[in-house]
Amino acid sequence: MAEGFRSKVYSMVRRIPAGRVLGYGEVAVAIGHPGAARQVGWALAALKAGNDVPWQRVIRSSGHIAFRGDVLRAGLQKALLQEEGVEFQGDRVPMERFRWLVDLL
DNA sequence: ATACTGACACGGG
DNA sequence: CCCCGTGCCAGTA
Repeated sequence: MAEGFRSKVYSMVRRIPAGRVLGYGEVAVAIGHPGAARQVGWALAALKAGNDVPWQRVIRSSGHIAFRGDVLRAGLQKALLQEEGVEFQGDRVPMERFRWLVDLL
């Protein structure tokens, strides 16, 4: 059977090394679904506790943490990223420095 | 099959 | 900087 959209998202996100981040749209392009940024977010939202997917490494293209209204999860995501060495300038991550350069693989 | 719903992106105002 | 509309498309009801 064909591999589901979610599986592609998960295997791609699992490849993002600690201390690096990627935008939702970038993940979409990487798995061959340009423009499907929202679906990437949807796939990550469907994750359950105990998974091995480093969801915190996927943020907005602007460098801001996702979760428009969920302050708790946003705080958790920021904390997890900082533990991995990702720095913040106020509320956003300087993508120029922490973006995972997929092209160089 | 139609009608929402979204952890988004981007251009305008 | 913020707010808004539009495009996007998998999954769900």
